[in-house]
Amino acid sequence: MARQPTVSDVALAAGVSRQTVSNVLNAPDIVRTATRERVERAISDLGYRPHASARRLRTRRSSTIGIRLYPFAGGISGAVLDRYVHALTENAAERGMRILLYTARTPDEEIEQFRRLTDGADVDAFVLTSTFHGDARTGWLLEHDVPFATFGRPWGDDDLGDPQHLWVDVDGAAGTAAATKHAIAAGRRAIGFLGWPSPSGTGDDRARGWARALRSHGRSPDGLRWAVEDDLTAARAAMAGVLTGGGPGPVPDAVVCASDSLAVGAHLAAMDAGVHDLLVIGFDNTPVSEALGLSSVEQRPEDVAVGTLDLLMGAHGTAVDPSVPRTGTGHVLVEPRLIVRE
Amino acid sequence: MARQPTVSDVALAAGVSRQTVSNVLNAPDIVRTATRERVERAISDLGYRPHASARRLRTRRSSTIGIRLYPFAGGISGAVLDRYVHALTENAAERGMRILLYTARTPDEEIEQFRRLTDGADVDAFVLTSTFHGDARTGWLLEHDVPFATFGRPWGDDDLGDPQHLWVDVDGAAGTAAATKHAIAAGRRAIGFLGWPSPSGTGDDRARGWARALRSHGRSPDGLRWAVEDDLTAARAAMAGVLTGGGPGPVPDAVVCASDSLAVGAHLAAMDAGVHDLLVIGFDNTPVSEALGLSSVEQRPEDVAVGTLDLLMGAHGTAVDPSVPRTGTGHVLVEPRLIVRE
DNA sequence: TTGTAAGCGTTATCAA
DNA sequence: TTGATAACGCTTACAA
Repeated sequence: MARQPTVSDVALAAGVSRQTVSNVLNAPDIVRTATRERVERAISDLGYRPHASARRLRTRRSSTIGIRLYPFAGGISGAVLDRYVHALTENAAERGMRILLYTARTPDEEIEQFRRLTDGADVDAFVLTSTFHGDARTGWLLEHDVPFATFGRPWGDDDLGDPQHLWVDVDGAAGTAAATKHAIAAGRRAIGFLGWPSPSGTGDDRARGWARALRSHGRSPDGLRWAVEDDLTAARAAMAGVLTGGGPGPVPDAVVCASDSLAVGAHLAAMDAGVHDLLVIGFDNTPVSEALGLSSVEQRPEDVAVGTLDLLMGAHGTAVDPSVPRTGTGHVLVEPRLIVRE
Repeated sequence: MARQPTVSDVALAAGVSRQTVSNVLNAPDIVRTATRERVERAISDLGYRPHASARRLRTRRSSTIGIRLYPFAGGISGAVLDRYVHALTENAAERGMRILLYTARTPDEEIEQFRRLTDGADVDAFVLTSTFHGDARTGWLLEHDVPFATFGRPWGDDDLGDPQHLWVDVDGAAGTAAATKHAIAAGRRAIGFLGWPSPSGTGDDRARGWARALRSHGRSPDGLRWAVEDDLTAARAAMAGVLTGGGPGPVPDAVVCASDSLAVGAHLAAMDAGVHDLLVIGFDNTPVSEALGLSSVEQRPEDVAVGTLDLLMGAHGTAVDPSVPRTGTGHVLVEPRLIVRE
C-alpha cells in the first residue's frame, strides 16, 4: 500500500491551494469551471481519494450506520432480514454511507454497544430491526439524541405517531388480507389462519388482516385460528391434528400463515395426512416456499431499506443530520405483495 | 449527543499531560502505577472514550475489517455464511475490531470496492467468503499489499501452500467421510452421493470424502453418484428417478449430500415415492435439516471465524499488522462434525 | 473566486 | 517516567 496522495499533492499538481481542492470536492459550484477542471484532472491523474477518517474527524460525522446482526435465528425467515441488510448496504453506499455491524445478546448489551459506538463517533445513526413492547433501547437513543430508525413499528406505549421515532414497516394485515382474498377467489370455503400466540404485535396484525378479509366477505373467522411458536415442527404437529379432523373446529381447505416456517409445516402436515388440495399461503417469500411451490407474501425488504434511509437522511439527503427538521410523518408503511404460485 | 470528553479533558482532570493519558491507554506498562490509577479514575469519572476517527487518522489504522455481503443466495445454505459473519463480528469486537459491509455484483465491482475502502483508509483487511478458479480479487489484494484472508481455500493456480494467501476452510472430505461411515455403521448397503456438477472445488472435495470412505471399507462408489445444481427442486426431481429404479444404477438406501438443499430435495423425493427408510445426510446443518430430523454435517462457522481472525491478527493479536512476520502455515482447516439425528 | 490560518482528537518523537 | 511539540488529512472560518 503505497502512500496515498493528499489534498496538498493535488493542490500542488493543479497549481491551486488546498482549500480550492476541498471546494471542488464539497462545493463544486463556487469554483470557476476552468479551475475545477484542472483540479479534477489532477485528482484523476494522481488517483486521489479523500481520507475517510480525516474527513470524519473534521466534520464530526462518521457517515456510518450501525446495525445489529442477530445470531442466526434458527428460522427460515432470516432470509428477510438478510435481504434487508443487503439492500441497506447497497443503497447506503449509493448515498455515501456505510454499514457497520455489531452484535449483542441482550437489550442491555445492545445499549452498551450504542454507547461504545456513539462515544467513539463510529456511527451517525442506528437501525433497529425489531422492536417490542416496552423496548428500553429506543428510550436510550431518544434520550441521548442519537438518530435511529426501526424496521418494525413501535408496539405498545410508544406513540405510533411520535415524529421522533422514525419507523418503517410492512403492512402485514394488508398482506394476509390479500392472501385471504386470493383463497376466496380460488373458491376455498374454510380458510384458516396459522399464526403465533398473542400478544405479538406483528403476529396479531397479520391475523387481523385475515379476519378482516373474511368478514368483509360475510364469513366468520371463528374456530379457524391456530397459534404455535414460529417453528416448522410445531406447525406440522398442530396442523396434523387439525387436518385429520381431530380438533373441535371445521377442517380447513386453505391456510393463511404468519410465516413461511409455519407454511412449510402446514404443507408437510398435509402431505403426511395425504391431503393434496390444501391451499397453503406463506409469509416472507423465502426460497423454501418458492422451492415447494407455495404462494407467499413478499415483504419487499428492498423497499423497506430505501424507506429507512429516506427517513434517516431525507429523501435525497446525503448525510444523517439531526439538525435538519424532519418533513413528513416520520414513518413509511410498505405494501407487501402476494406471490402466487399455484 | 453532548460533547464527548477528550484526552485533554482527562489530562486536566487527572493533572497530567495529554500524552500520559494516551500512554495509559496504549502502553500502560510505562506509566507509574499511582499515575495510571489517577488517570483511570478520571477516565471513568468523565466517561471518556477515545474518538475512533481521530485515532485512525493518527495511527493510519482503521481497526476495521471489510466483508462482502452477498445478495441473498436463494439457497438454504445462506445460514452458514450468516453464522460466520455473526461470529466474525462478535469475535472481532472482542479484539477491538469492527466489521464493515460492502456489496458488489461482480468481481470487478468488488475490486472497485477494495480500492475505495483501502484508499479511504476505511479498512485494514478484507475477508473473502468464496474464491474460485482464477480469482482476480486475490491477485489485486496481493499486488496492493492489502491484508486479507479467505473462507475457502484457493482452488486452482494459486499455491495452496502460499504463505501470502491466508485461508481458512472446512475439511469437506472429512465431513462426507464421517457421514458415509455413519451410514455404513447403520448397516446401509448402497450409499450414494448427491452432489454438484464438476468441476467444483468444494463439491469435488466433498465427493472425494464419500468415495474414500466407501473404498476404505472395500466398497465401490461406481454408479452411486449423482450431480445437480444446488437446488431443492432439481434434487427432488433427480432423486425421484433414482429411487423408483428408473436409472441405470442400483437403488440407494442412503444418500450423502453436498448440501442441505440437496438433502431436503432427496428427503422429499423419498416421501413422494413412498420410501420411508432412505437415510439422507445433509451438509451445513441448517434449521431446515434440523426441522426435518435429517442428520447433517455441521461446518462450525464459529470456529472458522476464530481461525480467520487468528490468521489476520495473530493468535492473540489485537490489530492487523502486515509488518509482523507470520507464524505458522498461513491456513486453518476446520474439522466438521456430523450431527446425528436419526 | 481563491488563499491563509486554525483546529478536529489522537499518538510518535524526543527532550526533560 | 512524564511532558512539549508536531504531525495525521481534512474542512470551516475568514481574509485577500
